[in-house]
Amino acid sequence: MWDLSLLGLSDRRFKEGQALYRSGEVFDSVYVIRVGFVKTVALLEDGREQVTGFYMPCELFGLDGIASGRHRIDAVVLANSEICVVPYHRLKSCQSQSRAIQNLLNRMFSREIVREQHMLLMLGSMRAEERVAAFLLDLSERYRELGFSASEFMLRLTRQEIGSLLGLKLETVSRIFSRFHKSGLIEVEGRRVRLVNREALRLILVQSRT
Amino acid sequence: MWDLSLLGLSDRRFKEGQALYRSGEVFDSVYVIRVGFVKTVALLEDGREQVTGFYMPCELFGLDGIASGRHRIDAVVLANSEICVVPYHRLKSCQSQSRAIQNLLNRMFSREIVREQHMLLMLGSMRAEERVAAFLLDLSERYRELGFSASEFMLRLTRQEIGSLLGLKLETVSRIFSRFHKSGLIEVEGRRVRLVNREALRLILVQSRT
DNA sequence: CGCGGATTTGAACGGAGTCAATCCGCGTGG
DNA sequence: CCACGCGGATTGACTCCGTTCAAATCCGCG
Repeated sequence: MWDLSLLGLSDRRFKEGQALYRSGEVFDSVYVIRVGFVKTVALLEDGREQVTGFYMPCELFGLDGIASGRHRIDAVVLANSEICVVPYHRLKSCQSQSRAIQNLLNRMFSREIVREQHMLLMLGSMRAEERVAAFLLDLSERYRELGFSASEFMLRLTRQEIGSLLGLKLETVSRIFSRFHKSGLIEVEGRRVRLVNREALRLILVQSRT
Repeated sequence: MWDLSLLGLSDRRFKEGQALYRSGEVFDSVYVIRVGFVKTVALLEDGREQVTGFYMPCELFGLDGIASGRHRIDAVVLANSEICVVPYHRLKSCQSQSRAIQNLLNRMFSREIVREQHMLLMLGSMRAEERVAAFLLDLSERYRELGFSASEFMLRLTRQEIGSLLGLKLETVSRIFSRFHKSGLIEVEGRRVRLVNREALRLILVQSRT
């Protein structure tokens, strides 16, 4: 697993709604979540915005800034969080001293690329219900990896934010949650979700259409 | 610019339609295009597919395999191409010997992440016309960087493939090309495109809607 | 020439968006 | 303690953009 404790860095606390960085700011550090949740948001010049990532504890983000030396998106914490801020120069020196760190970092980079590819596949090829099903199953899996329940968990995002992440409108997300509930696939109350019939959810993804 | 000539690797030739790697195959190497064009394609279990990337000379791809040791998508050459195949173990040893290479590789990783974020923004937030305009302007810019004309170039992709890349159907792409043509924004014949009014194309992206 | 794949174009459909009303939960202040 | 306000969520009715289906044309190539 991801552990930079050898860097001897301490975590910093952030409050809900606080921005870790904003698009256009000089890139300085990458981030690892210890406790809490973060979303990344890409902005269009006319004000439209798109949630491009949702990050959970132990996950690394902020890598977008390396290419140009400036961040290209915003990162906003979704709840009071503890986040390990890793200055990029520290990371680089570690990287050159330890092949293990080097390989680990390469895998982290690659994992982020794969994550985004999944998102592209979703946004480009899936229907609304499929996206929501994929989203729920992905969350479930990630909570499981963290040692939490895979069948009952909290959405840390509003319907609006979920919609943005999935390329849908909030009303659509809400409607699909209701539909899934009526079909006995999930139970929802507010942001608390319980996956009642995981197999059926997965079927929504697998079954080819016409 | 991207140059791994110090690795002393020679290029290999590939024929149109040939796959450099397929989803599920063991990851071994990354690739740099010398001459030619490559698309990457993500697959859904039911057969649907999504073009996730279109790569031009000097561009690096194949990084998705590092995370899990297996490729997660297909890479297919679009024309007879010369491609530099860089075994990952070679890359790693270079990386540990030279900080310059290490930093360069980090930036390449990051660039790929940023590229995918742009695609996410497109697929999640843009309307069909905006996506096509953004696609054309992106191509134009990349041809310019390669020293080719920024205003007249060849699409290496079919309407089908462009549609897949943009999350649209081929008919929609075709219609929008026609519409742009009628509005005097571009000239199209087959896969040859000329940007007649770049400013107007850019306006399509910038102008906020209602 | 003639075939097959790519492209264009039209007509009709439908899934997700838009607009609007209502509800709900929660914190805040009278 | 309760009224109020406010942002988030739900639901319905209607719209519209992009898809689907279909037909015609183009074009490269054996």
